[in-house]
Amino acid sequence: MESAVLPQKSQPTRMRAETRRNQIVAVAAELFASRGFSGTTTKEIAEGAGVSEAIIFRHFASKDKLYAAILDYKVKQGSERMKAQLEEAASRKDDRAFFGSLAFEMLEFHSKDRTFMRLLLFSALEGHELSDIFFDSTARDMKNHIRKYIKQRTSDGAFRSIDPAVAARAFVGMVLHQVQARTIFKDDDVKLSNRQIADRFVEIFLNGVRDSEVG
Amino acid sequence: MESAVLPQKSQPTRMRAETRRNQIVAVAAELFASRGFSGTTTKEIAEGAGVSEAIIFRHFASKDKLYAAILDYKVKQGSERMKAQLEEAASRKDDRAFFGSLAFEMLEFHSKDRTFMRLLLFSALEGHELSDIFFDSTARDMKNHIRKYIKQRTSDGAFRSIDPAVAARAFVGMVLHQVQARTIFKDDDVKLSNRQIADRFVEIFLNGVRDSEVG
DNA sequence: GGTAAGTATGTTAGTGCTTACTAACTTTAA
DNA sequence: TTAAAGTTAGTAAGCACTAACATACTTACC
Repeated sequence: MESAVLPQKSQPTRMRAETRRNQIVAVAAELFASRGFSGTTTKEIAEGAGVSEAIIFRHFASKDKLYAAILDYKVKQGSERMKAQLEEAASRKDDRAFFGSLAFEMLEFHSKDRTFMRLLLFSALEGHELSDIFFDSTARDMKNHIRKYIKQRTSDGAFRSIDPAVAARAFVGMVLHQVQARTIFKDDDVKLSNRQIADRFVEIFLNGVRDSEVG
Repeated sequence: MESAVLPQKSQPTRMRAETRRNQIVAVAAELFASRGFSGTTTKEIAEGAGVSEAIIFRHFASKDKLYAAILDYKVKQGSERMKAQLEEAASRKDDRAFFGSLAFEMLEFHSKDRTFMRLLLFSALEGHELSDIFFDSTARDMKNHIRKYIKQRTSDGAFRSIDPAVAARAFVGMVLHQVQARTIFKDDDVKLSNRQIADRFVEIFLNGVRDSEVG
């Protein structure tokens, strides 16, 4: 009789190792992204995943290894996405479509996954050993690709003769600063859609870079 | 005899309260900038200042109050500097000098004080209550000022009719991304001087924004 | 197809260490 | 002499991590 009245203690959901592992990674990624590595406790992660702390350490040898697994996952996710973006952009025929697609895809990606930029910044600031790889996977390929494109268009005579590294940084800077303003600084006073913002950045950039004599 | 041979235990330097307070702020600012709030211990701060931990808590009621004092100091420092930059820029007669001076001064400021950007980012990521004020003091005035300038030049007919908020973000983004690449991501492959970088950004931006029909 | 053995997945209750912070005392300088 | 500026030696709470045990699922065998 009594047991029927007592609040049913919901049994802990028993998961297969791989499923649990993935769940822990997902929960921990959220927490690390919002509080950083040293600001997140293994107890919080365990609570978030609905298991005891000991389970965390059955799946990951240490808190640091768990963090590394997350960065590793994000690196893969990021560089895949990046590759797809670059291919998509390269398939475009004109400058406007090339840069427009790049800017738009970056804005969309970070709109959908707000943890990415936070993890990237936290890991760089906190000096994690994987942070360089993280940054490289996100930025280096894109940077090199853009530079190459700019070089090509410069030798075509379409762009002014400008330092490709500086131009690439200028373009990426516009976009990433917009991402950070929204993701990190909650500064949302540019009310346009990602498509519109991308278009306007591209317009400024292309006019700025194209070969046309302006006083 | 013995005491003459023993290593002279350098007496702890006795400072006036205000001097010590400032020294602690300076030491702690470095540490918070490099490891974040939760990554820095009061023990480390005490060691850095060459005093016992108890001294920290004589000057600051809590670790949090110490952090707040640092952010407060940086906010003042930042907005003073910002004001000076804006005045300097406003005194310039032409667009190139206006934007050039802004970009150059920002690059120079962050070259001299690498802790500023790190503290700004850490406080925003870790969600400190003063972080909004910190961001505002750095960005809002500048943003509004730039927008106003762009609006003016647009109604002069010198600039294309473009959203001032987007244009301001584009310009600031170029500069701040360059700052972050150096300060946070150790990506130093743009080898130019701050003056040169500023000039090139301004060239891209002004060409991008000026009223000239380009296909 | 039922069941016992074995294994995978979970919990509890700790460990020693570090943390922010404090009380009680000592030294220096005006 | 007295107040300011320092120290030492703690405190309770929180940290990452672990050993020892409990429970559920899978498989092997009759």
